[in-house]
Amino acid sequence: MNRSSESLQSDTKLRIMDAAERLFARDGFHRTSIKQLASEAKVNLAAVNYHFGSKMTLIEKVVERRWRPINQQRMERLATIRRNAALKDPGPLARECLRAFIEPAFTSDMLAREKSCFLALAAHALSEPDDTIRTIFINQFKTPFKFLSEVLHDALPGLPDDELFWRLHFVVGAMTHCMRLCSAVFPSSEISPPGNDLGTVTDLLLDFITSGMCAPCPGEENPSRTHGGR
Amino acid sequence: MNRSSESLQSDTKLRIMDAAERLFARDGFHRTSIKQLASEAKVNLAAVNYHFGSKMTLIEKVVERRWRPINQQRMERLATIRRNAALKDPGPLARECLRAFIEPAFTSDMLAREKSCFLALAAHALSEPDDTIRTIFINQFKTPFKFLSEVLHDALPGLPDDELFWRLHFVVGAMTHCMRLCSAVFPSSEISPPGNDLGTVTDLLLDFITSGMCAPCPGEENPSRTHGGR
DNA sequence: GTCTATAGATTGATAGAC
DNA sequence: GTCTATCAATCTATAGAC
Repeated sequence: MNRSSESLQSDTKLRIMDAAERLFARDGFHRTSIKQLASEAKVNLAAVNYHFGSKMTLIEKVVERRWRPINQQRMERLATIRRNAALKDPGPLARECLRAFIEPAFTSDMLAREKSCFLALAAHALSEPDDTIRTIFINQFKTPFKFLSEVLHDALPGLPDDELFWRLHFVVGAMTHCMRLCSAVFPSSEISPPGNDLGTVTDLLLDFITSGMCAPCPGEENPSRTHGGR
Repeated sequence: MNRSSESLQSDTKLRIMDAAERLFARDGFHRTSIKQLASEAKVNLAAVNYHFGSKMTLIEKVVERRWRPINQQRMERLATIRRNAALKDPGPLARECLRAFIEPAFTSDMLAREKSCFLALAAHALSEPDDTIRTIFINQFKTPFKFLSEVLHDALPGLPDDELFWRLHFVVGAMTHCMRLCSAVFPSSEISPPGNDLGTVTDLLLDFITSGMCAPCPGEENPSRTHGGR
């Protein structure tokens, strides 16, 4: 009766996923043992393998749980932008696209240490040497990234494809490092000093990558793009 | 007689360091075992601990060997730029500073799989969850980074300190991710297709981060900085 | 300095009682 | 579904012969 939104997940399964997310974010995937994980989640050692089959499957489920709503928001916001794109100038339009991609991931929910710490976890996963783990992560990242690439391709018509490719990856790099830093600088969901909270940093990141994205190209004399447009 | 430039290092010690660099770059630090490492270097298992004492010391030595000449070049080039700074406009000056910081690390030597693969190793180390390893790495990175920060502070007088702080970290993020990507895209020292070699990518990276670094600030109406200036 | 052998700890995963 | 007990593999590091 009224199990509310925890839906069908058993309590142990949820506790395992929460603990996993916390420990993976703090220590990385390989340095977190199942023993440690079971202890943190206050479940039996064998429960982890009973519910998830293997450590790798657990990693996959933990990542998927957070990616799904973030990516859904990204796709919706990008689709809206594309529908209304005709009226806009290139610079402000690019900024809107990038904001639609970044903001859904940079919420205080993704930082709260007792809750998710997904920012730290995502940052680790993207630079994980282990192909298996990195691939799990990137596969979930792919669709909205490709969509962003398409919308930006239309928004910045003067930009050659290979330059767009590399610049998008510079965006990913700046964003990822910012995730790592944010999870270290804003360790919990406490209220931060004004002018140094997550929203402000997101704006600074957007200033930076919008300007980088709209930078003039080598062979271009008078770029139609203008950056800024906050 | 005439051992040339290998100087005082014994042959085994060198072979261990070379193999370590290669394997650390490919698989990360924790997933590379000493056994695997000794086999790759064609030395006895016990030789690693005999020559380096512990795995952590080996990591430190491997990293230090590559950082030292890179950082020396960075410091020299930045010092030269600062001496001649008075005559320059902000935009081109910022680009020169960033180039002085980035170029010494992005050479084909740092990519050659049979030789160093330092780009991949550096990218792993900077996002390593293990504090001990990350600290080893960052400590060597600190001095030239601080110097860059000072020179850029003078070059971009309108930019508030905390914005400079975050933008510099976006630069590090973009650079790091670019290192990761370059070591995957240009796997060996073979000649790359024209327009897609390391030098071109470095230029694209410079376009991006220079523009990001010189982006207008929120409260600023007419920024004195101009980007570009290649 | 180089080797073999091994200690001592920890890992992911499973078997089988309840 | 939950527990205890344990397997087989792996790891770093060291002891001691040569």
